Amino acid sequence: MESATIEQLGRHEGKVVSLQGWLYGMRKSGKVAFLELRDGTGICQCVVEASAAEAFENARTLTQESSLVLEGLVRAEPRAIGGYEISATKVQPLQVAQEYPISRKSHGADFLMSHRHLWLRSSRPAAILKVRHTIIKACRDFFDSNGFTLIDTPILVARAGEDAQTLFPVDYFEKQAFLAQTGQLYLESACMSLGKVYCFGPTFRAEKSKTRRHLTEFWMVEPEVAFADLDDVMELAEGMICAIVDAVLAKHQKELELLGRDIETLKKVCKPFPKITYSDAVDILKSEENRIRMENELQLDKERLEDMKRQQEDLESQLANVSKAWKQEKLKAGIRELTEAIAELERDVNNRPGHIRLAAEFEWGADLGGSDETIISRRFDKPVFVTDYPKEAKAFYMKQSVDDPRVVRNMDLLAPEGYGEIIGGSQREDDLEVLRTKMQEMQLNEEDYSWYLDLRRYGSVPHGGFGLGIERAISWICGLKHVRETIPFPRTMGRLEP
RNA sequence: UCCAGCGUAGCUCAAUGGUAGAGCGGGUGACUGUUAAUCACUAGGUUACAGGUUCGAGUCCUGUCGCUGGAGCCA
Repeated sequence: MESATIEQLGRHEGKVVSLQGWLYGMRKSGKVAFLELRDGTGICQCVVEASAAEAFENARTLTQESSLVLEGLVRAEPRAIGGYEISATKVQPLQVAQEYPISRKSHGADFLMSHRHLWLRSSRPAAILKVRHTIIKACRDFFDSNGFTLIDTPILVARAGEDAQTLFPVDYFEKQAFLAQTGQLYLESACMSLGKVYCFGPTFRAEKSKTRRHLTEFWMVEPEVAFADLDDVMELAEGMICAIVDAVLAKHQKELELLGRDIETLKKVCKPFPKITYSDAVDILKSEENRIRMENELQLDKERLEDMKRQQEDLESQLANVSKAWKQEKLKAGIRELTEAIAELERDVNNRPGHIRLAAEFEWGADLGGSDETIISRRFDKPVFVTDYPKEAKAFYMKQSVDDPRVVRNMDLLAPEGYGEIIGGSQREDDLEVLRTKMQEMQLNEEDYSWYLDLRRYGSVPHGGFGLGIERAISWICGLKHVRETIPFPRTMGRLEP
């Protein structure tokens, strides 16, 4: 007998196969039971008729998420999901599950996160994790096929790479160590050996922020290239993002559909991405044209809000016409959902005048805030590069611009649809004296970075790179509201388990 | 860290300061084509915790804890 997977069921049409998996759901009547079997590749309906006495008796004992092996004939059946079903002749339980906590109804975020180890079995998380895998693989394939060497950078480090306030301290024998925030300084060193390198690993930031964009443990891919300027770095970033989006579109239409992702906006992601400087961005923010545009958008959203409220009233009036209790409950749940969406839009609409004012009053020199990024990114339908930020707003290792000493040669890539920054990168300062001066200005201890400064003493070359936050990229590509869904076991300020 | 909201059955939610309830899930039974099947019956509660106000508190007040959303900061 052949064993089959649900994904490949069509190949076995007309044959008797064995399948192993978990019971996703079951409907049974006196003489027939419909088992929905889940095997990690898909879900398929298996019919057990009372004429197959032993199989039928076994099926009746099964509970949600029980593990089992079954055998039966594969046949085409338009009424079944996937187009095929199995007429089971043998049903063998492996373990009959205890009462499973996650029902096929709605649950709250906290409950689901507390049951993340089980929640992973549901179709939505499973779809996201498949897309995550493809995105990670696309990153690796992109670099591997472009002459990059993978360099694993340390996770235990002695010092901050970015901001000292967001380090996780670790007891390292008698010393204090920290969990790495970036592999960049090490990559700079490796790229002086191998030319083009990248690292891919977890990074840790002890930021006390509870938002839909933050994790304390997240994964980052960071390339670093010797003999590269900022334009080269941006071209690389552009190529990588396109490769990722193409890979997901090619492999995961089904998953994106399940997640309710609007695929059309993803299809627009292609080279070249628009590029503006920080100063351009400031001009946009302060322009009269932007103010008018934003007020028009605000007006449209206000109208949308009214529409949603009318829709809500509609639903409420429908309640009276629904007799089935559970259908009423379902309708009520829909109303609650709408109420939540209305509240969210209302908050947004209320915040907007503040954002418009912030933008109009923006002063050159400050870092772009979240609302500013949203304003900029909403003017484009694909990711946009913002370059050349004021040096005070950025890290010490970024190269000072020759044309304008007030700015550094850095770039942020802002994802469209309000997802904000997904990439941060720069050309690095390759001049020893300029770098030392900069470190003094920022009150960094030179001795702590002596090995890093060595790179500027022994054959320094122009070089640069960037970091892509994997979870933010997944969140954008899948159209998710919260990054916590993009990683199997999220670590946030308030969650260390499971 | 700050601001706001919430905490009631396994889950999602109801309940003018006045007898704690529904749907789903669980259990038992009926039913041969179901798609969150349907129908009947049934079990299930220290209303987060600690105080207080009141004849009476799930509801009001104070504190603690937890969660959610937002702000700041960031990938």
